[in-house]
Amino acid sequence: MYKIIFMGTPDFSVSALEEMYNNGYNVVLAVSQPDKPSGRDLKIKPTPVKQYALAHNIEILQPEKIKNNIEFFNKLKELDPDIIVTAAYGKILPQEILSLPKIACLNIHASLLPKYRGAAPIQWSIINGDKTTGVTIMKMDVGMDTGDIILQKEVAIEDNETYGILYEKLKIIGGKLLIDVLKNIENISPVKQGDNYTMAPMIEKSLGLIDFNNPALYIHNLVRALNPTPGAYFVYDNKTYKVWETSIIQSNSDKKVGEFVFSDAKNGLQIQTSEGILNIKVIQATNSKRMNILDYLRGNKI
RNA sequence: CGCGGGGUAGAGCAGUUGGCAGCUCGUCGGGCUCAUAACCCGAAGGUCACAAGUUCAAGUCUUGUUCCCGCAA
Repeated sequence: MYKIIFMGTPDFSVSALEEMYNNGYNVVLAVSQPDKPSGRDLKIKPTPVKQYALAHNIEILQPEKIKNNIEFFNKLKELDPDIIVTAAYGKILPQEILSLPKIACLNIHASLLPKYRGAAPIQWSIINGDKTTGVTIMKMDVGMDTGDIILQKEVAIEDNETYGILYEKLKIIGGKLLIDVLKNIENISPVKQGDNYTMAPMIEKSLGLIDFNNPALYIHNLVRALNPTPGAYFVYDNKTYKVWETSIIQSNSDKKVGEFVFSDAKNGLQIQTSEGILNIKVIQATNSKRMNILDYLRGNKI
């Protein structure tokens, strides 16, 4: 039975850990990011991986840094792992750790590598309007998602699918794919990635600022890529409005770009873009909850 | 104790200096119409988040509790 060390942080990672646990793999240690204050009262909350580990009696470590951390390294070495599995851990592993396991160091990545290397592959695939994406299990190396590919699975992106929905789908597929790989780990020969790579850098909050000089389709994709977090938004009359759901009207109006075609409780809120009209379906004003645009306009004006 | 906004009819909101609980939409009944999501008439629907306090009088002022939300991280 392999001795496996798992590294991950959000609930995307938990899915992989859970699959291994449920399939009887011997996870000897889980590693997660340190708990940080978060939420409204800046309370310290354990990471999802930590919560799962605690609930299933898996030892958990949360080193602040892992590079040049002798104590941490010795601990890993002492466990003498056969395999290290990482999934959305949030830290880059140094070579000394990568070369520690006897069999391999695996990573689950939510794209069809070499497309979308980096932190936010799911969001970028939606922003770019891709029809498909997928999950890759790769053998890690020191680069950012540059390791050799072991197994991939393609997944369709539905027209109005949000980041949140797609994330849940890929999370489950990632866990199952990992098990497929582990079953045959010693007979698999990884394949080098092609040169034709693209990057998926971290999503900055400011990326969500909607520019109506873009086509309605682009804005629609941006909105669903940033739903449920961090959200796309526009500023009107010095007030910020988050936009959670939109649709596209192919025709154009006689309004200028960025002007409202409609803003009333009968027609909703429609805004002229450089190409087509953007129909806002679900909106959220500051300090308000998210609501259907017709409901919102019944008691508020934009 | 990181900063801030909020809870009033099914939904969204207004409510002034403390003085009869309101608006738009929806719902129900009736009318008009070839017809309608349109228009006209009418009706139902409230523990004003919860608790205590101040007051002749609290949706409104004070304190506590609770739930929701924005920012920040």
